[in-house]
Amino acid sequence: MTDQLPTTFSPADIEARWYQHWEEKGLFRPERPDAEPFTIVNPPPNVTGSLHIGHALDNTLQDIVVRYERLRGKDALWVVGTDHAGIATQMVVERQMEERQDKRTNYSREDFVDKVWEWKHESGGTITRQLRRLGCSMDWSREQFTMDEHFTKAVLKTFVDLYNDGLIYRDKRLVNWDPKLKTAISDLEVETQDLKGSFWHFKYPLEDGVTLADGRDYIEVATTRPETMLADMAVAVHPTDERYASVVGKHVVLPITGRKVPIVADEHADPELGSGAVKITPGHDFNDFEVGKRAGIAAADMLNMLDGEANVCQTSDGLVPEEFLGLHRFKRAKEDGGTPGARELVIERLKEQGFLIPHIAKTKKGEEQELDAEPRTIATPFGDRGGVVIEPWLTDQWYVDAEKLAAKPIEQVKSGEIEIIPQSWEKTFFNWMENIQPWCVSRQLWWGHRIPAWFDDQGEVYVALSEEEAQSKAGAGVTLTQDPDVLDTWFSSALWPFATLGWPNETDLLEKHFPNNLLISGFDILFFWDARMMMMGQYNMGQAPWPKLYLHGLVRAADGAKMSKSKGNVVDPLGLIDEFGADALRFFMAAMESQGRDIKMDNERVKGYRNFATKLWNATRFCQSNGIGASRTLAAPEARLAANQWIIGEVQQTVEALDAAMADLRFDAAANTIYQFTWSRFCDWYLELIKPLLVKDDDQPPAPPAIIAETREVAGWALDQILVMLHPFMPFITEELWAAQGNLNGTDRSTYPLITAKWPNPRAEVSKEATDAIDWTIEFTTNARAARNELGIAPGTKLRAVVPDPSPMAMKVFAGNGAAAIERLSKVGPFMMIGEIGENNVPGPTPKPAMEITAGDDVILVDLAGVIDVAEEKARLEKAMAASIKEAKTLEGRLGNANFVERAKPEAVEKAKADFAHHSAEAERLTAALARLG
RNA sequence: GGGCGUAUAGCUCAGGGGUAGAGCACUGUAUUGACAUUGCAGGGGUCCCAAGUUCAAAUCUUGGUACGCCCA
Repeated sequence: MTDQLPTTFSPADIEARWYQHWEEKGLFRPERPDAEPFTIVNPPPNVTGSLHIGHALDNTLQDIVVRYERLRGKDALWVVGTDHAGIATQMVVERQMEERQDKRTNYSREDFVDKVWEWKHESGGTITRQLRRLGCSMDWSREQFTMDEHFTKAVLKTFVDLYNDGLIYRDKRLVNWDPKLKTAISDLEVETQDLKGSFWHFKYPLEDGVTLADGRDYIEVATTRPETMLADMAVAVHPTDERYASVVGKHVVLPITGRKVPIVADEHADPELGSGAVKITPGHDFNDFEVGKRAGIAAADMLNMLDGEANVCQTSDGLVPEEFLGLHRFKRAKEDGGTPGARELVIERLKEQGFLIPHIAKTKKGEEQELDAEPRTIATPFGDRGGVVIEPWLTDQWYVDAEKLAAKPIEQVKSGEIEIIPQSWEKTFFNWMENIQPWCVSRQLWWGHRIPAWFDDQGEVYVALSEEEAQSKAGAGVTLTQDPDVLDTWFSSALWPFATLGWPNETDLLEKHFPNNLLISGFDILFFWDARMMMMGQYNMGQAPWPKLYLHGLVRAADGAKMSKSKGNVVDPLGLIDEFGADALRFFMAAMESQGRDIKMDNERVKGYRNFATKLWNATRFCQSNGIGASRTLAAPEARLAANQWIIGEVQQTVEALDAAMADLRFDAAANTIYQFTWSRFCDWYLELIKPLLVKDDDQPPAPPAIIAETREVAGWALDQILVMLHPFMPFITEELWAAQGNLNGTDRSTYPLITAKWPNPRAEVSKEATDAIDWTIEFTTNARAARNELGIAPGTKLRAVVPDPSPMAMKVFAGNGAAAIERLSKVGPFMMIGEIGENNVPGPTPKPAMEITAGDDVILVDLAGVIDVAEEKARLEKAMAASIKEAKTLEGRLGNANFVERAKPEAVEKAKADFAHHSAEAERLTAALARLG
């Protein structure tokens, strides 16, 4: 801790020091056994991850809330930990192996998993270090990991319970298969992209001499995936389609494979699309799977023509010609050294055999042109991790009956038991939850929670918490093999709000901190995580995991584009912290976070908040050099001086506004409130108002010692209130200044650090007279400065003034210590108060030429003799007069409207009348002033 | 195809039935005195368009346009 503040604020010099101090002293979670709990859980970042700008936003918002609640005295707990992130982590370790010409399959499963653990211990701490740099006040003493022993216990119990309740089941159906990662993934992990593709038309010859009504001996089908015809099992037409009515129930013989397949009637076939007939590949298309089932084909009998890497393999009926086996599903020859993919070869063979119907297109010149296929935009599914096209693939997987689990959360959001902020997300939430599909939770990976299911030789499954238990279910002597698959990462993170607190054990922590109070997350994980926590919270705990869900947007690049590594427009939050300080970055995030909108990155704005920190630093230095140190009371000190009373009142209003903003989770409003107060009120006015009392000025008599003492006390108190209120947003600089203020006047703050200080509670009575006096002073000063600027009067020129008919307010301002402040701020003075001066002490004549400055009800005449050309002052007055006349006319028109006077709210009419009176009087006054100038 | 969001100053954004605000940028000006990472002052807006409701619409309603996102 420094004795004297350095002249410039350097964030890097204080951040690490304070963070370490807080963490070492256990200040992120001081013991408060009797305090009201406040709990949030951090969305566990991937253990492989590093801090990106979205984390910075998400965690800043959470830290603001947690620090705020901690300052308000609550037993604030911010649960932190990391997610094992099955696919991502396994990919990272495999990639490193590849760099060493090594691969996963060179190891046994156990050895590979050991290697991942090793990697986790060595490199898994990056993101947690980075969260510390951001200043996040999480409870690191209880850092969690989704594969910790106790967490794993929670995962297994949940699986087994869901299974026993019939909410998890094994099913053979099409899944989204990632041929690169060779695992199933859930619907949510599939991202659809529009790609340019083609639409091919084929002839499928009719069997047994059957023809269509128009005599054709074939059915035309169209497809965007010609290669799948190798596993076609039917052709579907719409039941009401007259063109095909005669052939429903008949067969076609497929080209290439020679497979004989039925023509079925099914509503899936769209008569408007293409020929109205569609080829059906139940094993490789989600719609066709349903058509196939309706046509009576059991899942187990559906033909599969692709292996796990999506290369062609033999179908169970053995009809795929040799030359296709092993081919890539759709890679093109020129991309692969001359080997055609299955798609290309299918087209080639169909064309050779006359089964391809060319597409007739017109060239730009209007000439007809024959193409193999019709160009088309195709919505293509990609795996979000592997980045390759997803293949619908027929496998056995574990599914969670999400529809049943979703029922209660839907109700809870509808009833308001769970509030989603901003509310506009509710519709999206309902739309997804009400149409939710079974959740595929098994993954063909090695890293993750192994599924607690064992199979015997007959394929019978035993789900149990342990192998022993499974064995006892199966009976002694039965050989059991555990399911090799692991669970979807999101299955375990869905348990985060309670498994991190000890569940399934009944711990005190769980008792006290579940349900949590709030969840803050990006909207991008609303379905992945938030919704699933609701389901699992309800299932395991019988209630919602939190009553409030706050969803924030994305941080976008400066041009509004989504940040992505591939675009190279990613902004590194650590770089911003290095450049501007963590406090500035945090304040930026808060100030930009308005509900329901994404944040565009703006380095200039971050810089602006760095400047704000510097401003506060320098204001504190000013206080220190004038003997203003730490306050010793939470309540506002007794104050007599108007400026002191005024700032106390301003603090009070600021706390109220801040509390209101925080209650509504309006981070932008909260940040702006404290920003404006600190800079525009405290620095720009209050410190300037009290300067004459503190700084020696030969022209002014020194202020009474009692007033000086009071001022020091109030100023120190007000600064402390700023530090407390600003602390959630800018924890580092505020803690540094808090300590420095304590050091200055020997207030021991080592046992009362800012992070666990008390939230302001001024409870002060402020006289309206005092605040009015300061408002008067500010108004006069502002008007005088504007007039001086407009007339081009040199800033240093001091101007004598006369107040011909001072109001009681003016009398009060000048009778107190206001005169010195006004003279200093406006460079106007000394003032002659004519009303105050007796007959025998008449000052000189009213100054001429004079400029008229108003404040409240007063008109002050400022002597311009020898200072300025009269014409310029006339121009100024004329401009002001024109403005007043315009305003008055508008108001006069409104007041002349009978409808307005009769129907408008009385307050509106009153206000219009008052404004009209004011502006007409002003216009009159200015007319008179112009006349006086001649 | 369905849903959602956004449109306000040059830029990034608040606000909101009674003629508009912030930060940055811009212009003028000030430098021994907390701070030039500063002070003071100033210019700058048909609040996307149209219709409706209303005494009054930038604000509410409806329709449109543009951009963005999500789902199918």
